[in-house]
Amino acid sequence: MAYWLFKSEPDVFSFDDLMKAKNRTTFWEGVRNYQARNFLRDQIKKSDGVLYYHSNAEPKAIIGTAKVVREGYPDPTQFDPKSDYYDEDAKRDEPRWYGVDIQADRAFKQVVTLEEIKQTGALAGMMLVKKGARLSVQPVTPEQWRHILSMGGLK
DNA sequence: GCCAACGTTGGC
DNA sequence: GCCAACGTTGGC
Repeated sequence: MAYWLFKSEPDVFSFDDLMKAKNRTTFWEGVRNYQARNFLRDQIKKSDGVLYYHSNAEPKAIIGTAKVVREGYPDPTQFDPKSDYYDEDAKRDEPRWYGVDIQADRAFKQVVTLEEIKQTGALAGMMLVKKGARLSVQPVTPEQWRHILSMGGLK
């Protein structure tokens, strides 16, 4: 059981959108970064916990949690010429990009903002607050997970 | 809207 | 294999 933080721009797909999705579940599509791809393909396992972070938003914050309900499989949008995520170099017998299915779990009672995270010494190690850490899928330690959930009003 | 930081591409 | 140029991310 491991923990992760997924970034999403709420204008594109918000936590609320996930809550409203069928079975509160969606395929996490469109990741086009190799390091993030490796996590999605190789390391993220069913029932792992996900912190759902809104980037490019006001407030920039972790909004709630989700859990992984299906492990990595090829992202179909890489093969779809109509998709924004189309990758003409991806081959069906050798997919380049992967995603997982996540299901919304719990909305925080109060959101945990980037500002608050920066001010919390115990969270200084989070990749999110490291300079230049743009990775949209990042690992979170169990200690960080517990701390964030507590700040969000969940035990 | 700006721009720093980072990742990728491609010429050499 | 180096690295300049370019594109993207995402906070501000």
